[in-house]
Amino acid sequence: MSKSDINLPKTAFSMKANLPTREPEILNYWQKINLYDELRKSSKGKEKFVLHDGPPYANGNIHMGTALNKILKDIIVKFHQMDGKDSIYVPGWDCHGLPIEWKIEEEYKKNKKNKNDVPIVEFRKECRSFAEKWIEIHKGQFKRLGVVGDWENYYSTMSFDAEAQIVRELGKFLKEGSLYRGYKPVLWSTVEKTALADAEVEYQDHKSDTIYTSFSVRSSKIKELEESEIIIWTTTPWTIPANKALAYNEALEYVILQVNDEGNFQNRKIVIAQALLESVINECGIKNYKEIKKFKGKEFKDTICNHPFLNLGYEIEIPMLEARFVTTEQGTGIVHCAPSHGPDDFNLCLNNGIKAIETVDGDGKYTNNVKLFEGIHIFKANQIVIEKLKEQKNLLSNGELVHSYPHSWRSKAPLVHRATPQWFISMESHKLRDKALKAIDDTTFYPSKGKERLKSMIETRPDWCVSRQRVWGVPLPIFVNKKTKEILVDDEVNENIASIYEKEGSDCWFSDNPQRFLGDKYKAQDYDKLSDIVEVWFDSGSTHSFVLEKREDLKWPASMYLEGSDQHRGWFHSSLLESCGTRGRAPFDSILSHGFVVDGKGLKMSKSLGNVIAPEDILKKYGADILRIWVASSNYSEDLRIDYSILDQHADSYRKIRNTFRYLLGNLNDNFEKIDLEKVNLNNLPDLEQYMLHKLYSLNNNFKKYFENYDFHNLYKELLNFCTVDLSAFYFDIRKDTLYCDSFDDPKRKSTILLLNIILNSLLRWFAPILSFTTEEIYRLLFKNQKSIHLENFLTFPKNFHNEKLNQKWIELIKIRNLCNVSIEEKRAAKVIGSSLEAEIKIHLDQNLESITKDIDFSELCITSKAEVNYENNIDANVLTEKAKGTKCLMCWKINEKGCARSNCPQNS
RNA sequence: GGGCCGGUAGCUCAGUUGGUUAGAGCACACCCUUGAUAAGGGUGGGGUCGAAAGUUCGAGUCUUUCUCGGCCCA
Repeated sequence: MSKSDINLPKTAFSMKANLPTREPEILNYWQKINLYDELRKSSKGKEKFVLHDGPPYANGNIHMGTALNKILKDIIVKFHQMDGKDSIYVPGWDCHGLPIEWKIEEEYKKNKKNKNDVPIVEFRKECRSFAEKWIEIHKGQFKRLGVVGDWENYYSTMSFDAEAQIVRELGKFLKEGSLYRGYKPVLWSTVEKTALADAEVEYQDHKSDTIYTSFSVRSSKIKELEESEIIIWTTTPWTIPANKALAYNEALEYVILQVNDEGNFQNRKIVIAQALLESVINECGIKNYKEIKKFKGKEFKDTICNHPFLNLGYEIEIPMLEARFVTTEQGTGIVHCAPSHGPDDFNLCLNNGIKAIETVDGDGKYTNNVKLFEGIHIFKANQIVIEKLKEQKNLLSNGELVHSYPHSWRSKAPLVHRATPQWFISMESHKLRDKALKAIDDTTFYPSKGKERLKSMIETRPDWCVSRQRVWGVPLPIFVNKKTKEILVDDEVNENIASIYEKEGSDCWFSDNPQRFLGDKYKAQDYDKLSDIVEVWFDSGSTHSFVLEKREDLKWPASMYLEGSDQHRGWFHSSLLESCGTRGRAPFDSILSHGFVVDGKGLKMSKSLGNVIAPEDILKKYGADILRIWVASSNYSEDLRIDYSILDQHADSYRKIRNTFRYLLGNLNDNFEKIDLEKVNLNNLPDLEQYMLHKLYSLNNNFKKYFENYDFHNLYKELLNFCTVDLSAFYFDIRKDTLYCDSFDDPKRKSTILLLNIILNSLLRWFAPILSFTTEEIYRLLFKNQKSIHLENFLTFPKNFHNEKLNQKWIELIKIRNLCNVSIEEKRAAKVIGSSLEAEIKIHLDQNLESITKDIDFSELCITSKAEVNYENNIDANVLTEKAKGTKCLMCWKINEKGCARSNCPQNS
């Protein structure tokens, strides 16, 4: 009797996965067989599922967030493909914009080159090749994750056809009239000399000069006010020269105080909000004062003040205006307004007929609209303003304050609000807001909370500023009549520009004669050609038009957009607006948003915390399939935690799954037989096999349910539990005896082999979208003549596999089995037995369990040498374990007094 | 500073409309096995459900406050 006499598992599938080296080989294989093309061929004509890729910015190595995003996309695309659809994924890149410009400028600085000496077209070429370089790098990194897509024919926002289509899209807004020129304060960087998008702004602590300054009252309905001075507090003294109004809140209480302290303000009367009295007298060091009068804010109406620089030529009237934004959180309860330097100021003044003018130029220097300060840089003006206020005896107090303040994300320089001519798409003029809100209602969100999030943003957002004063982007295709200042709106011109771009890209806008774009209809000398470019969110918001609509293989709208939850304000948002404005509906049927990758403690990853994990490190240490398990097993609707201990745990799960496959392959000796599930004759199968088929059927139902809701972490958990609980610790363990010891033609063994084939085939497909590499490794081992697991579809299980009555029966049997295990364990702990085969069990059951247990061999179920069942009335089930009597069969290791009961046992022959 | 979302065993996650003693897998401990062996089986310990207060006969679940974290906005 030797090991060769029994059928031990044998397979070429090693437990040593070696994913970091094996996966690249599989990638080469996919390349060799042209997997993407094969997928398209195999699913030609089927219903399409199009997950439209949100383009990452072509700059810098990918991080965990990007890896998560791409893997999640790939998992979903693969699920739909195996679900019988033509599931197409075309990756894309966002290429224009400031970060790349900045990189090129940095290189210039390094090489002591002046950007202004370089022609725009040449500069843009460098930007383009920079983006191209990163696209190639990204491509390799994304492929390595196992992401299957049309990598050869990716899209980019800088391709000529994209640039042309962006012009056409803008043309639609221009024609409609919702694209207009406005004059608004925007957040402006004097360093980069550009307006910044919301996404480009960072809030950081900043030390500001603060002043309390006085505006003497020129005229008022309140007599006492006429002899008083309004006190305001500001953290931007440099905006005082641009001040045009004061704002108060009509609901607040105000007081007039007479200051008695010695100094500039002795015997002067000042006005502040009652609620801020204490903080103002503290901060301004006022010791002796007298309250003259209290009054409601609404009595300020029609009060006119003087500018603190009245005697320096600032003779303008400063009206007091009512504004709700005035609060008693800080300051004096009266706010100074410079319409060119704050959105609130701008709106309040606009509503009261005070226009913003250009007070500061792009470099941050005062223009000639500002007396005394022309040519001075605003960041150097605070001290001058303070000096002048002191000189005019209008400075009550000054100091410094550290507070959260907007900065450029790139240069880290503080930003200012500056009124500039900008181009906007109106949210109201053509009901864009209403259309977008309707479109949100028509969209399915995963998770559902995304709907409210996007909705509340659309409800409150201001008009969309689409212009930028930079060079690396699509030029705004706009001509303005020099005389009438009217915008040229002509489809022919727009299409002319677009078709030129289609052939040669948009660089020519900056170099060619404008007449080329205008055609014969208009004279170039009559028009100003804009030099602004389109903000990049409009680029990426238009991808649906130049990718989904233009490509034959895709469809519009997309089945799904899938991005991080920050994109509610980013790409989801801009795509929605662009599409609603031009096509009246969203470019997607559904949106899936995922949370952010955080460290094991839930903290965000940052260099300073030292908790950053790069995808590259994970691939080197574990392999992509482990990372893919991490994605599948995490709940993406919240933040996703990752650290090495979490990955270790998933690596353990992977080994469990891998071992499950290894056991299946081993017992099948790597010979897979495809089973026609419809033809399985259940009546010929033992009870246990029928039960396992039921388990497969119901698992598949859950699988479909989870997949429909993109609930992958529950789906994965269920698959993993199936491997550990139902297979390894149950079915496989029980059937070892048959597999190892029975002859090949034994019906029970044949039934087991049938099941192993079915289980293997099922697991392979269920896991394929997640474990893309490992399932392919197995597939290639089994099917030398077939190409890829990813070309397969999920199995359909016949309804007759479902057997709820049998299921209930086995739930009871497993309960009894658990009781037996506890009893066996007692004897093991007492050192009476070791292996369960050394035991014989006596099971006492209630009479009413007889019907379901009478045909069950509990020695087989509990892997003991002998089992006896007795029935009594009204008893709790209990089990007695004893050491089995007899001799151990050398083949099956069962202990029996009368020798082995197995007919094929060599001891019986 | 404001809005939104979240906090259940060491980890990943379940936990229906409030209703027995809060579950699973992994990890851990101990034992068995050495014929799944860079494996396998069994048993077991482990939770003030972020904190406090409230509503209720009863709260992981509802309310409020606080706290920690994340995203967005200022």
